[in-house]
Amino acid sequence: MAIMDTAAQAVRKKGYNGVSLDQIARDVGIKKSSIYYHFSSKSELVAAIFRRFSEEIFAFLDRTNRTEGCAGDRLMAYIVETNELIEEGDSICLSIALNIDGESLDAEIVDDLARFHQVNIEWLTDIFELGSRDGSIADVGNPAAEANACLALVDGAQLMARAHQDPTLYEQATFLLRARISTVAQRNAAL
Amino acid sequence: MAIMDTAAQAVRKKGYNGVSLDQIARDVGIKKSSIYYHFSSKSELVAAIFRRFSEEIFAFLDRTNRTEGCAGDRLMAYIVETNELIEEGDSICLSIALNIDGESLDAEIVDDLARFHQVNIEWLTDIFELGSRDGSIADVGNPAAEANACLALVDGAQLMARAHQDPTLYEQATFLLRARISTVAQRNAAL
DNA sequence: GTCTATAATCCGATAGAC
DNA sequence: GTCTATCGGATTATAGAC
Repeated sequence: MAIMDTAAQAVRKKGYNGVSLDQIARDVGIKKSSIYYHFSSKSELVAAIFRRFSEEIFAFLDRTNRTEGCAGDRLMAYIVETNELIEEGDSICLSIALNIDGESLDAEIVDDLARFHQVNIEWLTDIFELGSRDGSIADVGNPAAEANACLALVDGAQLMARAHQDPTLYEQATFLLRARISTVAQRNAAL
Repeated sequence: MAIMDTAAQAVRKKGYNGVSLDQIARDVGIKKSSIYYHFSSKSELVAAIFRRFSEEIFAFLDRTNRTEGCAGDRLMAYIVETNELIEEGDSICLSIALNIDGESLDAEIVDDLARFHQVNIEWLTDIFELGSRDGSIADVGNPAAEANACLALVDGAQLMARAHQDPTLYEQATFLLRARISTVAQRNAAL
């Protein structure tokens, strides 16, 4: 849907309080009042785009667990997916953008944000637990601590990329984490 | 100065666009128009508080280089200092808050933000370089990559703490990094 | 589903008295 | 240095025609 797509991109670039319904409408090519036919308020529009974003990521996590066999491949897929949320270095993950404007948001969105965070942490904890057992991630410490550090790292890496409008900073910031992963391709080459 | 203190706290909690001069004035106990006696515009007020913040951090970096002998102790001081920027889990480093609202800011502040980031990266690069030589930081990879990852980690750790209004998440996210540091106390104990 | 028109509010900023 | 009063603009949201 055009309104949600445009709104999502705008929020990621300028934050909740930095976007106006009028600007979104102009970008879509309709009038501001038309948005109210689809969404009852600005806050509900943003809640809707975050729910959609959440569901996409949750689906990605499930899909990755099915298609990628070892923990290293799953974690690498996660890092790549997160990287693709950056566009030209000036965009950023929805959950980060909304995190900053948290005090302006409805309680519903705040709850969704917390749940999104929690699901990611649990998924990553499982990944590091598995990675410790199957040996596809090197030097695994406490899995829960690894999960917290990993999510902090990829979120922070997006801030780095944005601070200098340079997407390669994401790759630099995650380089050492990726270096701990032995992918299937590498393991096959070692045989 | 009361205006700057109040404004800084508000921006860190709600972002640039989430803050109004009227609310700041009310928190200080004066009228909105009185702010204009001290600052010519909202953007100049925010520029001033970020300059002050920058100078405080730069002074901290210099001071730490003088008072802390080894790289591990310096890095630990940096992690602790960053942690103290969080209050009850709902505040956040000024540079992160302003990063999100970047598109609404004057060019002057954007430049200051980039410079702040650059100085931190260079300081951290030196720390990891030294840590690799003096042995006070374990498993140091490429110093520049370590610096990027470290800054991303501490910034991301602040987002983690904020997402759940829980300051201990900062400590969890930085646990593995701190575990790589051997402090003077630990080294003395090992003698 | 989209439009015009408008209400109601908030915000940044200025003028001028004290 | 702080105040009252106000302007001008932007923003969320609603009413009602097509």
